[in-house]
Amino acid sequence: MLDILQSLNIHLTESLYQKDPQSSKLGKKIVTGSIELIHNIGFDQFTFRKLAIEIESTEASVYRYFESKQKVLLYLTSWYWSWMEYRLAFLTININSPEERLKRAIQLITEPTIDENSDNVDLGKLHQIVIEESMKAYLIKEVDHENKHGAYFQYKQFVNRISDIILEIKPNYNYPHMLVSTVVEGAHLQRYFSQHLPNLTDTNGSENCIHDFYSEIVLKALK
Amino acid sequence: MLDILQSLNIHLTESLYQKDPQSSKLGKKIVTGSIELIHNIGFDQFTFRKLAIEIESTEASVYRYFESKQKVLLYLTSWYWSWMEYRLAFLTININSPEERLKRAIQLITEPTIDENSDNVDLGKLHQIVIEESMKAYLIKEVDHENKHGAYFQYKQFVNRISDIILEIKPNYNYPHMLVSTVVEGAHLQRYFSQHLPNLTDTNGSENCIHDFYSEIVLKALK
Amino acid sequence: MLDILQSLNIHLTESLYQKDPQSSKLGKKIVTGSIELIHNIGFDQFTFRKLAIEIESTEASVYRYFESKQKVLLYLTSWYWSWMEYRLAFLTININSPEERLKRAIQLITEPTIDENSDNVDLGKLHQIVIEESMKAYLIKEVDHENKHGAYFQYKQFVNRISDIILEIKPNYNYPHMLVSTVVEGAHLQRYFSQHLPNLTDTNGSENCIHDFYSEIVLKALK
Amino acid sequence: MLDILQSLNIHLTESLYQKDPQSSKLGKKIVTGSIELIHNIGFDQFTFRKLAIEIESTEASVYRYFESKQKVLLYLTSWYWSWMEYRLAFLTININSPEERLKRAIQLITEPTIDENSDNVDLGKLHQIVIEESMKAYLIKEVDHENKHGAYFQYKQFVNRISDIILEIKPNYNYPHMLVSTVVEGAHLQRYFSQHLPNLTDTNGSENCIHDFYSEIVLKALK
DNA sequence: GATGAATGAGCGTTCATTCAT
DNA sequence: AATGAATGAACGCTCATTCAT
Repeated sequence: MLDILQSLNIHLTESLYQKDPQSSKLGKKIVTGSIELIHNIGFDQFTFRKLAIEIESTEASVYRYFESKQKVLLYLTSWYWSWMEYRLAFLTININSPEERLKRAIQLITEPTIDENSDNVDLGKLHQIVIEESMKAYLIKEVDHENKHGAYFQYKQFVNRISDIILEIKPNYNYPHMLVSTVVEGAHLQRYFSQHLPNLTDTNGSENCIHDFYSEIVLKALK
Repeated sequence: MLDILQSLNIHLTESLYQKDPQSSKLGKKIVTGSIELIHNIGFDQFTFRKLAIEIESTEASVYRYFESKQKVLLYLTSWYWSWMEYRLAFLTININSPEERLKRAIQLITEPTIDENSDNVDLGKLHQIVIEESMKAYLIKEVDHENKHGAYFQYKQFVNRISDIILEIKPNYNYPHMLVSTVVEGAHLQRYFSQHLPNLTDTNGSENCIHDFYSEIVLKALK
Repeated sequence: MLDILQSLNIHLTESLYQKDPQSSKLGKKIVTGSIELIHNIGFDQFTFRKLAIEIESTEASVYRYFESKQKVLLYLTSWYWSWMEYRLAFLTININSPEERLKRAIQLITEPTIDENSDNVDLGKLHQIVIEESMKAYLIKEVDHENKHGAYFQYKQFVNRISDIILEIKPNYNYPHMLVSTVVEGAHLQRYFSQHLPNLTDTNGSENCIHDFYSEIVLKALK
Repeated sequence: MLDILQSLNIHLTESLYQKDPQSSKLGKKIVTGSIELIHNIGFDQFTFRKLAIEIESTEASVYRYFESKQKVLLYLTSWYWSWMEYRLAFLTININSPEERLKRAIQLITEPTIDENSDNVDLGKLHQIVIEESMKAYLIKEVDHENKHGAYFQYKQFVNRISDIILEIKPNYNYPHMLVSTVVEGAHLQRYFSQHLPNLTDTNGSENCIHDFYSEIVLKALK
């Protein structure tokens, strides 16, 4: 599985980087170091200087790979959604029932923690970054420009895949994308709230109910 | 209505500011100038230097009122939720039916644009800021510290008020806060997606369906 | 004794202050607060803002009394030397032998710690300030200007008084002032070195030998 | 001689700088520019901004070499003492008589002006800086921290060298370090007093007597 | 006389970025 | 291709100081 995942990276839009970070040892260190550092200090405090120190290289070298820290975040989130799409494909292959496929998709979206590593990428930390920081990848003034260059392609495709399952179940449903993006972003936020602003949730520390809550929402929406 | 709104500001936690911006002409200019500037250039580009130029004052003067730009954002969002809570109270007073009250609450949350002014505060722009930037007020490493000092009190209270209505309708419902916060944050995101990442929505430019979508979600959840 | 000391303050040159700090309650708080604060954080970190907070007043109020933090230091050191001069007079009055008077003077200069209070002024802390910071009162580019306005009068007078005793003992001695100022500044420095840079001293923590060392220097110089 | 001096710089503790100023042209300009500027406006008025303008570079570049202006002062004084130690070694080599060696050492310490240049460093100005500002390098709250990191090593070693000569002459003398540091600091102060506060000296403008005064002190102390 | 409000100026620092090697 | 050196620009912050009350 991991071997295939690595090949996924190749598909990330070239506009996300100056030089493919998968193409060299240093590039890979930039990616793993970024995940480590953003996870530790947050995207706001993250800078190329700190990254250069972390990976024992220089700022100039990082610039060879990424034009800005924004692009790094876009790269990481795109990588995440690429990998999620693969996992979805893997989980739904050869399953005929769209209901079952949707169920597995929701399971995937709302699963509490990821405990895998791929190509030295700590996926648990990447998941956490997506939860805490991924919105900052599109809540920016340059969103339209980035979008035009395909920066959010992977995310939109992931949402699309599940929307398609929904339309299989209920072809005349009007809001398949809204339903999926609501569940995806909601699941991230609820997990974050559960940890930091529990008054906005009803998890009582048990994050399993996030899955139950969104499962129910989706099922009732399609009834 | 506006007179009462102004008195609402007094209730914002003192931890949000160094000196109450409502207490002086300069303080008010800082607030209105911040709204104007954040709306124009985005919170990421917003700095006290630019704000000082905008309002024809100095950074040092701004620091008298706010410790950091983060606190300004917290102040603005708290002000927004305070004002939303008041509007909610106003809209639901003397309405017996909890269903009707909930309906109006959802209407309030999902209404497309706000076209009012209060005390020189351009509420349309503030609404836009809440949509585009408010998540950056809590998706920060200092979230727990800020929360401990009451920075998110107004937001949590607004969510609570509506959760209470939900519990009136369906007392044994397990996820009232999650439902409300999902709708609130979802409504913001869908509006943003509708404008910038339409593939993640099904609005086709018509933002009315955001209301329809979340109405249906809530109604079905409480059936 | 203390009553008389308070009257000494009156003699401090008016050029040291804008308004006599002894003339009001606030003025006295500024003096005692400055001693407290400089002792705690050092003269370099000392600012009128911090002082104003310490004494629960405002910067503008402090400016009524002192033109700058430099002047505060000059005031405190002048006050110190004024008080030392008084103590010297007190200790040598009615003593005929100039040798005995000199002995007592050296004792006074080299005594390890001062454990008295006068008019709420913590003299131990003031002594420490003189040791650690008083050189910064004259090692400045404005030294000549300050000197012209009498800022160092008290210090010079104290040195003079002892020089006079020396000349009584050995009228043809060529370097009475150099001897005294060497002992005074040396005693301060050695005390400081003893606490922070012991390799520059031979005190082994016991500061009594500072007295022995300088006593011997002086006695041999006058032989 | 100068060639050897340049190699001395290498021995300055790395904790004094971020990047060795001897290692590049810019680094050397920072050192010479600092001497020029501190000499002109004093250490208190000296800032990295003014230095950057002086040497036609930028603050950011200066920061590559020195963490703070304090460190620059520590660097300059350490350089000075390193160079003084070398001169001492040079002056006393092959001299058997410790009395003669001591005599030369005192000559070195109390000599009126230095009129040499080494590696574009104006040693006369550096000497003046040491006289006027070097105490500010250790009369700081961070003295213990700096000392722990070896900031005063060169000074202490210079004092030590001469203390050793003293002990050769009078092995049971109790205060060799105190005697040396008193003479060193005293010589600086008396020179300063002679120029700015003559009432504290007996030089009448002729600074030669500083040497005579301290010579006598030392000779009598060791009798 | 004392204070609260406001400001001009400048400092220390960091960042993003470029250039030469 | 990767790095080391250097820089322009701006940020966050604090200080000393003034003015109006």
